[in-house]
Amino acid sequence: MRQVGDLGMSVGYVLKQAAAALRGAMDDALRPLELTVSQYSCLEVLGQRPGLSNSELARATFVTRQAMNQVLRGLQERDLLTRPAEASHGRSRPTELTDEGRRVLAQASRAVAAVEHRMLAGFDDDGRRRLLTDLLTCRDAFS
Amino acid sequence: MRQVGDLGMSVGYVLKQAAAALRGAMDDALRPLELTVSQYSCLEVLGQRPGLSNSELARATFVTRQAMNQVLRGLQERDLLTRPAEASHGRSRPTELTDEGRRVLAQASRAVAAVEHRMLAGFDDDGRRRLLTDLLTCRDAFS
DNA sequence: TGACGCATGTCAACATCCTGACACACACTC
DNA sequence: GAGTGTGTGTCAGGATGTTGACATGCGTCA
Repeated sequence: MRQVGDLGMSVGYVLKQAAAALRGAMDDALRPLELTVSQYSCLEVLGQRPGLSNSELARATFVTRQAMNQVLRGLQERDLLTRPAEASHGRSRPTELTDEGRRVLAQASRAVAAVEHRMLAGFDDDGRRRLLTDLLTCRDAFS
Repeated sequence: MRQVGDLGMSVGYVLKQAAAALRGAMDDALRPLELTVSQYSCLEVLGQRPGLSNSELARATFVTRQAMNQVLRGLQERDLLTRPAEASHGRSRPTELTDEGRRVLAQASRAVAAVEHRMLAGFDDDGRRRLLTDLLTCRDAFS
């Protein structure tokens, strides 16, 4: 393959389209909760791995630590998470969800699960597992 | 499934990661040509479907027509494409690649094809077809 | 003919994310 | 102890994308 052929047959192009469609649907699902996709991603990671610092959260969600810093401020402003005023060791300040944060996360997680469920409605269990491993293969091809 | 479970097992999460990794690799591949991914997408679509208007290009690449307008200006500034100064019918102005535009597109298309090839190195022909149809299924689940 | 809907191009304000830069805290080495 | 390297948090500027708004051109229909 010397050039990109028919765009409709390009895996990369369709991958981008699928991701864009998913992101749009997530935006719609999260709008009633006043959450952006970035904010939701932050909450979800934090729910599963409490105590992560700003930089660690940034790496987990594929953004820079500057961008994650902005997200954390917004969420802290709304009392969805807490950070100690000063670090106990080094400069990193471990972040924790508040009770309100866990409540909002539970709602958001349900909304996002519904979106994902809709996206995967055309697959059986084997198909979903296959798609997941295929996507992991694609992702890991670049590292 | 009531909530998003383990993020590492979430198809949506991994889809986002794969798309982000692809975009990063495309950025790297296109940087020597002084092209952004948005600009490349515009050129590629235009190469396959000459004469598309600003709004049509925007829809094809999943951005707003305002954003595409900016992209077109940049590309027109570099004489990679041409637009008639005024519309012959309605307000839409059909866009065409210049010879230089076709030349740059050919280079960019080769670079992007190499990236896609790297992403799909772990798949055989059947696997690629399967992944493509799976991604189309995901994309079309939202329309 | 005139009113209305609809698509298009464009301007402005705003949000988000990035790159570049700097200061601080710790670990390691000489 | 001083120098160096790495990781972290934060500020500033710029690039890119979005929503909101407006004017223009065309088609439809009463």
